[in-house]
Amino acid sequence: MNIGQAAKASGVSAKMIRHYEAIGLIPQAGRSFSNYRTYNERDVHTLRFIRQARSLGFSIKSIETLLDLWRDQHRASAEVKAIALAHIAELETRICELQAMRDALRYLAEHCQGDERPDCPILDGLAEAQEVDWCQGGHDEHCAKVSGGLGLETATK
Amino acid sequence: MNIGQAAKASGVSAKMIRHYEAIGLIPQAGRSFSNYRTYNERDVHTLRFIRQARSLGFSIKSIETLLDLWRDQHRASAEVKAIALAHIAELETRICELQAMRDALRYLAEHCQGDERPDCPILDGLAEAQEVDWCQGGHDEHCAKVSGGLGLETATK
DNA sequence: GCTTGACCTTCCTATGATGGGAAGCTTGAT
DNA sequence: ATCAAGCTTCCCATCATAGGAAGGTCAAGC
Repeated sequence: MNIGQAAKASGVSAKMIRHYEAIGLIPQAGRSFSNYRTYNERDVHTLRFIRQARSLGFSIKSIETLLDLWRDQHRASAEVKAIALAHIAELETRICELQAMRDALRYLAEHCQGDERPDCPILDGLAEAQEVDWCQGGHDEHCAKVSGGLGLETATK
Repeated sequence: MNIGQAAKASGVSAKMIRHYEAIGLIPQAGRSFSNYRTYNERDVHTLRFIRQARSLGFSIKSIETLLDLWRDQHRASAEVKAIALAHIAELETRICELQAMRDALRYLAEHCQGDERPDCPILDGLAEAQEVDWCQGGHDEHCAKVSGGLGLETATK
């Protein structure tokens, strides 16, 4: 199987397959006598694994570890679970950060008329953030600590 | 005021101030006779505006526009609001993507014993995604369409 | 005056994952 | 033989940020 077929079969672009090989995430592919990379079903299986992990937001670094564990018949599932839980925690953090941004911005937008006049609480908010009291508190269990670290000096009065 | 003081006063690193100047986001700073960049309170104000906007996740491109509007006494607030609303929508999209990842991963992790044995639904899920039925439906108003595009062929049976 | 340390300058490099494209070789079909 | 599609390598771009090297400048203390 050539790289194009492997790409189609795995859902990973040929470009990325070469890249994963270059950075050592996957072993160097075999070569045909005309120097084309060759792949088999196992390789495609690995590539699908990588694609799935990427689609769940795992970094290449984490995927390297997951691949090792995947190939190790004697791994402890606890190791895998720990990686997964750590990644879930990271996702939570990023979600909360984005939610805090969204909420702060929504708060500003709600107070903006959005007409032809120049008065604009959004611009004022960006300019004078220190004196505005944004989002009146976290909206989610996980997010309390995150929203404070936004660079918005929340004067939660 | 030198760049270091401007950095401290604005919360934008000296490195980034130079960068913003290089890409034309802010005008070229004046220079002292010894070729040091000099800043005044207005410049610091602008830098704070930029920092605030970045902390809300606006791209440099958007901030360029926002800065122009900020400086334009005759802008229509509708223009600003449109940019803000578009950005809120982007944030929503990214939030939903991350939530979909988290939920799929949480689903896998819940079924993993996490002990010393090698059986691992997480690895199995990554390897055999096509045949697993992940997260049994969206959990949020906005997210219905997003979770499908995750690369997880959800067999919502 | 001279040294020292903190600050400034420019220029180069890296990050992480991905895509675009050029120049040239191979393959397979007409 | 020719042509298109596919492969090869190599270089560059993204986006916002940070690190570092090599060298100039400034202020304080001796």
